[in-house]
Amino acid sequence: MFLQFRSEVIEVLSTTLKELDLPVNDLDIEESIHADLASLVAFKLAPICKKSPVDIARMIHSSIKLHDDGLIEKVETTGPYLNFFVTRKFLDKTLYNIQEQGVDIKSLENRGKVILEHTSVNPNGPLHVGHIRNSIIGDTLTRILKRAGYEVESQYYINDMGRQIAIVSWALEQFDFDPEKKPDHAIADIYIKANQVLEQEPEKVAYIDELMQRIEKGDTEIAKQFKHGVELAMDGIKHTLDRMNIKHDSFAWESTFVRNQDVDNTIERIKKTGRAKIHDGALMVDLLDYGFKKKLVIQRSDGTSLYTTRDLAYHLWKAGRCTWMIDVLGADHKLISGQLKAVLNALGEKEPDIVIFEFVSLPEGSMSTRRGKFITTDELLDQVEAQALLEVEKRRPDTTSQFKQQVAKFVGIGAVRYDVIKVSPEKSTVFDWREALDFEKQGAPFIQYSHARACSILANAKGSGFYQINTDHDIDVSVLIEDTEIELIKQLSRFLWVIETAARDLKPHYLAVYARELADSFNQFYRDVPVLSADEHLRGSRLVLVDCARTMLEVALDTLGIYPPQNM
RNA sequence: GGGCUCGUGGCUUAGCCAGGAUAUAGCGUCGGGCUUCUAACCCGAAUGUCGGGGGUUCGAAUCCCCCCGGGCCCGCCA
Repeated sequence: MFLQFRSEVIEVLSTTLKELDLPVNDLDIEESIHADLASLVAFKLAPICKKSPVDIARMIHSSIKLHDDGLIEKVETTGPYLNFFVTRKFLDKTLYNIQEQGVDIKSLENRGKVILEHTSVNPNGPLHVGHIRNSIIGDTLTRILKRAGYEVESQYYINDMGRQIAIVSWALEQFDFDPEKKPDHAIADIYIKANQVLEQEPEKVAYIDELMQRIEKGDTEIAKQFKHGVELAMDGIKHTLDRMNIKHDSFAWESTFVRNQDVDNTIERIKKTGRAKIHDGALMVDLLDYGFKKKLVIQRSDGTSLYTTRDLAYHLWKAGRCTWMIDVLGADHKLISGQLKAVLNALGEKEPDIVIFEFVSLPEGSMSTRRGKFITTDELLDQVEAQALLEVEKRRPDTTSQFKQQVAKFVGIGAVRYDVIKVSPEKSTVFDWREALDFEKQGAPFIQYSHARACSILANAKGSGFYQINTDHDIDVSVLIEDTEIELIKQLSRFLWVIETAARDLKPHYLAVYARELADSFNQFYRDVPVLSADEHLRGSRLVLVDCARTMLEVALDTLGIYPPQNM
């Protein structure tokens, strides 16, 4: 409902400015603690009108005409600020809409098809705690964009033919693969060993080069070997993602683009732009006019393609299948993804939006699969779930062990997802066990708990026959006038606005902040206002509010990929 | 050496792109609240040269320049 209120403010203000013969290009509307929406337009108009912002605000204020049955109750000026306030109708309609739409709440429909690529970790080992930032940002964005009305296909681009995979394939020949272990962990074991050997005996690198040439030429025997290793790792990776409630809609195999000639065709297309020239035997693209001082290599001197070339072919393929491409990539891809975009632009093709996240490192330094320096996501989830189990035992000692384990699982995974998504991706972080296992801070469990509390009230109400969920739509909610009630309703109204801005800016952490604020508002309401013991006319309306808050908490948690429990 | 990015109370962090009303919140610390719908909760207090210095502006955490510190990257790895 906040979106509609905002539109009305924009409409009313623009009309007024036009009548006053003032420019309307920047209304400078923002959320404020002093109002439901504020406009700072008077500051912007001051140099144009040659008047003080305070006078301009007063002038606008006296000319504004509000709609009779609208969403704006009143406009006030405080110095240069124009403060807008919502009507009772706004509050009532907010609750009504949530009751009507329930958990299917969405901004719009049919906004186009998005292919969102995320995770795409090399299948040479398990997901480590650096990778989950990619997976969680990607999955949360997928969920946000769906809420915003896009059709979203989440995609994992599987590197099944690079140097790393050649090493995995060789390692499978040379060393014992432990079938008792989770396959991605077992692959990492031999991959690390292989890298140690290659470092000590560099003459063996020639064999890796040979493997890469043979796979590029379409050697089916080698392809089978590569695929075997990749599938082992991918099975493990998928299992870990599944634990975190992350599922990709599709998987694109890198080698496809070599086999079906897309890579060759891409190289030919680039050559036609006149940008590609041979230097030192390799084919390089000149992107100086795009601000890249160094040339981009797209074909090795031995004729084989590179990651970048195959990635270009992949993006050209994706471009034909969607209206919006989004890639979630680590900060190490910043330069290369800029070059990728430049080449696509030079070819006159659609470019992806790239969401870059900074690295997660360990206290002793950066993580590396090759060197075996990493903490796996599986280990993190195991530890967090174990810690969560201790917390449940402390807080709910009288429950069954099955209940405790179930709660520990969704609390643990929720905590991990929330901790990762709440911080802006551009912040580099150092992984800290103490921090990861801390359940005191206000994170996912806090929000889940609010949801469980709301469920509990509704369950009690149902048990006493006070309230039938989804049937009591004719209750008068205009009697909800307590501060914490109004605050909560306003918070509920903001959800789609948050979804819109998070989708527009590709900033999933906006939603994390919102979910916490929503839970906060609910908890304050819970403390201040009795529901079940209230007078009958109030009890019904408050139950509607609790039901709406519960719905919105569920929707917010679901959009964050976190389980909304009825009980914990 | 060059490029990108981050630096906000003891710790973690929002706001920065689109400059404006007392700089956001959490953890920790201190004090208070369960005969009341789940206390994984709520209320209150203390804690800030917004890395440093210049500049632009009526106004800078936010824009520009320089410096310091961390991270990432810099043609045939991905």
